[in-house]
Amino acid sequence: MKHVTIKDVAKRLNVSVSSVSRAFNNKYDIKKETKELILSTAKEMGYYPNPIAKKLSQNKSLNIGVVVPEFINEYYSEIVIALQDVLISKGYQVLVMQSDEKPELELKNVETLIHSMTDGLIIAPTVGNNNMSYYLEQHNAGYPIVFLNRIDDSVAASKVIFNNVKWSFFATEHLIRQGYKKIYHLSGYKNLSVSKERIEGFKKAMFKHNVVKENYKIIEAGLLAEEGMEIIEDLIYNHDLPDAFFCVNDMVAMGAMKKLRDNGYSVPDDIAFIGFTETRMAELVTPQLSSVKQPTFKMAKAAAELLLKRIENANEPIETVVMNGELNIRESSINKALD
Amino acid sequence: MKHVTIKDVAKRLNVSVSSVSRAFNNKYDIKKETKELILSTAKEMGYYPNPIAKKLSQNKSLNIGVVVPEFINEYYSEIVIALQDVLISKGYQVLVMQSDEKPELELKNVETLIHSMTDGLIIAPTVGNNNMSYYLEQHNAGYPIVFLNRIDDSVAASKVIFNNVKWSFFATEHLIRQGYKKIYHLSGYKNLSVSKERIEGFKKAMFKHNVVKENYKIIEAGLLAEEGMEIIEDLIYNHDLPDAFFCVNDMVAMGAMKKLRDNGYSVPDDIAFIGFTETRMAELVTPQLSSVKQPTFKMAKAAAELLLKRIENANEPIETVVMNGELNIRESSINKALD
DNA sequence: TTGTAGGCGTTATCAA
DNA sequence: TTGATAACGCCTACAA
Repeated sequence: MKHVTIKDVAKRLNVSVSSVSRAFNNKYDIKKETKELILSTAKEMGYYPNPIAKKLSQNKSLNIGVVVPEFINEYYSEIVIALQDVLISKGYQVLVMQSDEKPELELKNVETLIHSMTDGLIIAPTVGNNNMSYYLEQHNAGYPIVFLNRIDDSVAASKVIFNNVKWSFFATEHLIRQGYKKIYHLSGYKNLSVSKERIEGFKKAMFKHNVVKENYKIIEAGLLAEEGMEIIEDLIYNHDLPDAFFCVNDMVAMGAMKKLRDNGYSVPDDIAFIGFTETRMAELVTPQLSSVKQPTFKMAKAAAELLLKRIENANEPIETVVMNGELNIRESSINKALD
Repeated sequence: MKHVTIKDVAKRLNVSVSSVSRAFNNKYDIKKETKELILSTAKEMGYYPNPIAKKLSQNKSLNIGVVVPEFINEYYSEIVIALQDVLISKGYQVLVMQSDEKPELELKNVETLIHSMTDGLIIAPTVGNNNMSYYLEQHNAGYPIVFLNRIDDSVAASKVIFNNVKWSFFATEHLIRQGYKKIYHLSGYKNLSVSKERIEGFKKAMFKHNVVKENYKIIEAGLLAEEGMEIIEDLIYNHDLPDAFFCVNDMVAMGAMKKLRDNGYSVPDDIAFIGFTETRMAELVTPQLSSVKQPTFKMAKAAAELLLKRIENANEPIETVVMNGELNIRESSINKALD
């Protein structure tokens, strides 16, 4: 597996390495015939420019790093796919690393990618991490970073976020309008910004519609189906079930629904449900789960574009893009008594 | 964002670049105090060895490419996570690219990775691709490649595969033993090797238990929930429903179950189900879905190890690792009439 | 134990 | 339009 190099091609044709380089880089200062000759024999010899060397000599890598907290759930898989889509089309290669929701691993990933001469980074931070100051330090030193999700509004960097407050408000209000009187929110880990925001939206809806304190509750569940199941167990044990649940995500909702079904409750007749960050499974469970759909592709595209802007011009002003979603009402939150 | 280089550190301390290099590479031919001094001031100056340069000068990248057909489904996400786990611990960086089930994109990905001086590749091929000859050409030229799944037994390269025939035989036999008389197999795309193998296992069980032709059927569905749903629609329309379905994967099973439920059928009372390549959702749907669990982590680990062997020694004989799984029986395939 | 110098495969600058 | 040569940042003989 010997790499054919630019020198081999040059020697074979008795031209200089610069000519070969020029031929491959579409420079104008080369005769057409020479170029074609070079290109064809290079191909014949199996020569490909070595990107590593290119990176070194140009001091840029055409690599972009992407760090996500996980990609077991569809959400970040889709984000990564969409990012690749955009960035590949611009000639970049995408290095994906996942942090398994561990802040320390995330930090290591980010360091690895920065020191690998990636031209920039898109980071979707893990829960409760203290790495932000390091990231911002890099950012302020001129290293292009764009953040995605789970990030505080106050961070002075370009970021793409979903309008969690607004859409959890809508989701909750939908439940209220369906006539459900007692509504609980199964929230995510409370140190997570998206959790806080979804809680905020939930509360806003409660206030707007003057729901009294006895008729709503916020319970910290988490992000996994199992965590939804556990909460339901407790609630059943305590005879403390509401008319409807608004859940921080579809997994928690599906876990909770499962546990209720197993205990003889019917959704939505006994208890209604709405999830968040719609998954493909939402349409496959019975009853189908209402949810808030996030514009995954658009968000990724926006992040990619913000990053490319910063790569091209380090002085580009920072920008925050706030995305909106879509409320998909399905069986799980339709109150038949309403008609 | 100026990179601090080895030279800067050397100059600052009035030592040679080689000393700095040695200090960072844990060579023994350097005095302990010098080393410590170098390391500490390097840290203070914010120096990190530039991996690109390292790669170039050592002619190896410590990068390993991973090409998967998709990572929307949990299966490949888990594979990638497990691969990362193993490879990172050995000092490699993992570049993940996904082919979106498109053979042309897969080829492009593989080329990109090979020309990026990755030290080797783990490929989980897409459906129906003609790229195999190119891959084998590279492989035979000495470039380390290990294949994962969806690959013919005849391919002369190291590979890790799941024993689909055996476990689809077991899954099918389980249905027979539960007393189901008429059993249909919803298969994957037929040009896919895993589909063929699962069909083969299904047939074997039928033959062994002398099930007559009228009592079984193989229907090409695909790999998506929607495809499972479509088939069920047809079958309902044609009044051609069996006692039980063995499905090529959980998504098809869940789609099919959904459609049946929507049409008033009960699982497993009217029709039983067993899936394949167990997903987390198997336990969350009602009824819980029986399935065959693949040892994702072990498979990835095996693939990583085969690759590392080949990287260390190009003459390492090729090896095929065949993995076994686990039959997880749940509500969807339990015949209550049996007791 | 340390330093010097050449090389890894490119691109870029300057001359020719 | 071409060629020679110095970078890019590191590693590694080989010499000291």
